[in-house]
Amino acid sequence: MPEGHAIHNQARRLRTRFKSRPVRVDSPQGRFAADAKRIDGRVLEKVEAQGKHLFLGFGDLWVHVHLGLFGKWRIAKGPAPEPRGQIRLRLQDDEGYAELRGPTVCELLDDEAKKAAVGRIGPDPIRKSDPTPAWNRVERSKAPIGALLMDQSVFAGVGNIYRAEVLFRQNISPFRPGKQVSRNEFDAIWDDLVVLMTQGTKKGRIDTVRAEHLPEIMGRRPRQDRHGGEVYVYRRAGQPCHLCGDEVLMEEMGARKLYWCPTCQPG
DNA sequence: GCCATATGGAAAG
DNA sequence: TTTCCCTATGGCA
Repeated sequence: MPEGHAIHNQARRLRTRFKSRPVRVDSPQGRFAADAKRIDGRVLEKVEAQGKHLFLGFGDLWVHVHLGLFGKWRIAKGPAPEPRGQIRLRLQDDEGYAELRGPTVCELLDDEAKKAAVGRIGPDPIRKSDPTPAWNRVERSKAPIGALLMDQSVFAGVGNIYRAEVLFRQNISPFRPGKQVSRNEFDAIWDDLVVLMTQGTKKGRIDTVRAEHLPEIMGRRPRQDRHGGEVYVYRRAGQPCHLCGDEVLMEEMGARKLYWCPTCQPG
């Protein structure tokens, strides 16, 4: 269940394991079988991540993967085990294997369709893309910034955790319309996303708490959230804000749970 | 065993 | 705005 940092990690691991070598491709589950057959035995030439989207380049054909909420990669050394569960896509060579389960998207695209798909994705903080297109969208939008951050055509790779945390760190209410976000605030959000998500890619987990706040928080934290990182507000509804002590709130926004501190993020 | 939940997004209305 | 899809897991009985 990944945000963009995890996808970039998976891209790197797939690159390391398979790139520039012929790969056996199949679909034990069967749902990708016909497409798998078209690229079986080809050389994996490119592995690209843009936001949460992953593209595996086999010559003029690309496998486009989006994990969605449930998708998972298992990437390991050694011979692939007997398939267990629903494996949509499997890659293997003499040294290792990769299994893909439960993706929202697993499709085969030609060059043109791949370019079109990439074109629909916004700038990606992890790729240090030019944020201008994101600013152009935010500046003229009356949608709340909390929703814009989750829109992959505006900010690629940001998910529910980074959305909540970056707004808390910048003291911006998630309900503020995009057009009421100043250029300075937008820049602060973008720069913070670059730092947080780059760090998340390196560490393989999402930590957003500043160093100076950590000792106090570790001291009184009731128990670690199972997502594994240290955060300010994500999934902390009903608990006291780590900085001001007021209650962290939760509300559904666009069918996703939004967490924020009404005191630290007024408006 | 059953139910709720999950770091997502597209399609339908 | 609601519905639907994909899979696995943890908490509870």
